[in-house]
Amino acid sequence: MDRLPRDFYSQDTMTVARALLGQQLVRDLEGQRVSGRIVEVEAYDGQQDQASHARSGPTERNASMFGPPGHAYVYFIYGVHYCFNVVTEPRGKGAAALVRALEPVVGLDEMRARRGGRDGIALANGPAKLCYALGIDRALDGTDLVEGKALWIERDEAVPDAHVARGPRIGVRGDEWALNVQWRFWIDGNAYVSK
DNA sequence: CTCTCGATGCGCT
DNA sequence: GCGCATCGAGAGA
Repeated sequence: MDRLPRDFYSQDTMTVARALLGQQLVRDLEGQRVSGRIVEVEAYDGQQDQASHARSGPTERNASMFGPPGHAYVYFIYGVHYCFNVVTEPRGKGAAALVRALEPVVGLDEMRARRGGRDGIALANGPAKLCYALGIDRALDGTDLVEGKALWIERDEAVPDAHVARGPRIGVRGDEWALNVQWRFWIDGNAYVSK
């Protein structure tokens, strides 16, 4: 399958978030493919978005958010977990889409091993869970998803509008607008969406 | 089933 | 020092 090109990621963040549904996130682990279809995504729209890590401008932690589109932004949270985003829009915007859940496709044994023997929907139905399943950590922050060899996204089956649901983002803080805006997208009825 | 809480690094105020 | 774009274990119903 073909990788999503740079132009895909440079579109506005909501368009990218919506269009990522159904596409396949692929990790190369020492030559072994581990991948899953993206079933849930959230949009974080730059410095004006009070729920975004970009709200206070560029810092050491969020630097890759302000870099060119089509790269990974991986952050460490609660002293325990990693979460994976794709950087969107032109350099300097500070926008990204958080991948929140995957439907495992290839490398199920590897995912089970990395998830401590957990299986089925528990493998990757949350933003930190999918990072454990695919072996994503801060070493992959800033990785190029278009040209890189460790992590990329392939075009898979498109999801029709009729199967896309949307709602407020999960677990965020911020002003009323940030709390209420419907920037979480998921595949309606898909069992692998986070709880 | 639902609810609460501990883990625990580190950027930001 | 505070609080975080989370997860999973444990308690109670």
